[in-house]
Parts: sequence; structure tokens; C-alpha cells
Amino acid sequence: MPRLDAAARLEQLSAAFSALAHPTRRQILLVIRFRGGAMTAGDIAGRFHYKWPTVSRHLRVLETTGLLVRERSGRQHIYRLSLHSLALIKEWIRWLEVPKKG
Amino acid sequence: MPRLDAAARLEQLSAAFSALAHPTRRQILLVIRFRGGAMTAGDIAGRFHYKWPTVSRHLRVLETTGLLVRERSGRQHIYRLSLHSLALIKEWIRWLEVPKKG
DNA sequence: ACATTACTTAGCCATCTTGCTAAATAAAGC
DNA sequence: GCTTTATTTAGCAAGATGGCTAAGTAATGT
Repeated sequence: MPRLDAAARLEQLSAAFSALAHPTRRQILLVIRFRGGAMTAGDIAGRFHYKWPTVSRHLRVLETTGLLVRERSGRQHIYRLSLHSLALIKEWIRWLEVPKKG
Repeated sequence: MPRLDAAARLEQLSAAFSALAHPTRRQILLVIRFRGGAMTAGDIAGRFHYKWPTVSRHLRVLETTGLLVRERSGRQHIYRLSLHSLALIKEWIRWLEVPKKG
């Protein structure tokens, strides 16, 4: 996890909020979470009523925002949670909430 | 603040994430925050390089998601922060983060 | 009453998003 | 090497989003 400059952090914050704005993507993260933090693309796709390419694209969005990490194992692709960018969201929320001078 | 059933809470969570996905809307909230939590539409619009109707629409989005509350005072519209729905986001994030059985 | 101020609402247009199906890739099995 | 399995990538179409300008509304000032 490379150290990010301010602009990159803003980018990542925006990407994280956008990624989480879609119910299916939030659900994907929860599904992986409650299956231990890692799942294959096929297992994930199997839990949704969308066609596989649709889920695949959601996975790609989550991967490019850094919320998932992909790892290859033979012909399967294993997606693993990577929740660092959630810290950015929490930090942003704290900025909103702190009492004025905090 | 009315008690919400599960479906309504999901709706609100989704709306909150979507609202916060746009940088300008996040900036609007921060601007209001650092001006004490309430501002008129005009003062808010004046801080952005977008045309007034564009900002007005962002304000409406934030209002309908419950992140802002509008109050009228003469011919001005005062927008005030209302951060209850942030609690939903924080709660959702905790669901992702808790260690398995938490 | 009429003009001005402080906004919102309506409607257009370009771009982005998200579903789909069809085609490509890449590893494993025969 | 050819097929099957696991998955992505490409490309299309419908709908959502976010800029804009123009028009509407509602309170205040003259």
C-alpha cells in the first residue's frame, strides 16, 4: 500500500464513495465478508441474479477502487477484501462531524 | 426523525452513498460545516464556479437524502446540516469490518 | 402595482452507468 | 492439439447524471 499524496487520496475517496453507491457492489463486499474475506469470481457471481459479465464488471470496479484485490489460482480468480480505502471515508465523515475547531 | 423500517433504511443508505459520490456535494457539506453548520443557498452557490441552478440541484439532492434540511427565512433559503444518515454509513462499514462473528 | 432580489423548476444535451449478449483469453483435462 | 471450464473484455442500448440556459415563483423595496 503506497503512500498517497493529497490528490490521489481525494481520487480514492471519490472512487470509494462511487463504488459503494451501487447496492450490488455493497452486497458483493458483504457476501465476501461473510464468506471469510475471499471468494472466487464464480462463487460471487453465483450469489446474484445478474449475468456473469455484469457481476464481473462490478468486481472490476471494486478492484480498481482498491476495495478488492484479485489473485489468480489456476483458472479461477480469487477476490479478497481490501478495506484500506474505508479509512478515507471514515476520516472524511469525521471532518464533517467534528465540532468546529476539532 | 421518524423510526425507519429495514427497507427505508436501505434506501436511505443507498441515497447517502450516492449523494456523497459527487465531489461537489461533498464540498458543499464541508463548506456549510466550516461556516457553522448553516448557510443560505446564495452563499453556498457563491463558493462554487458552477451556475446557480446547478448548485441548487445539488442542494436538492442533499436535501432529499436528508443530509441537509431547508428552512425559509424571507426570500432566502437556509440549508442546515443534518447528519443522521451518516450513522447508517458508519454502521454499514462496521458490518464489513467486524471480525466474522462480531 | 412594478421592479428587484433570491432563489427554484423545467427542459436540453453530452456523458456516464449498468444491464445485456457475443467474442476473446487462459488454464486444465482428455 | 482440441474441448471444456472459468473468467474477462468488447460493444450495444436504455436510463441516470450533471452541466447549461431560460422561465417561473415568492418575498421585499419603491
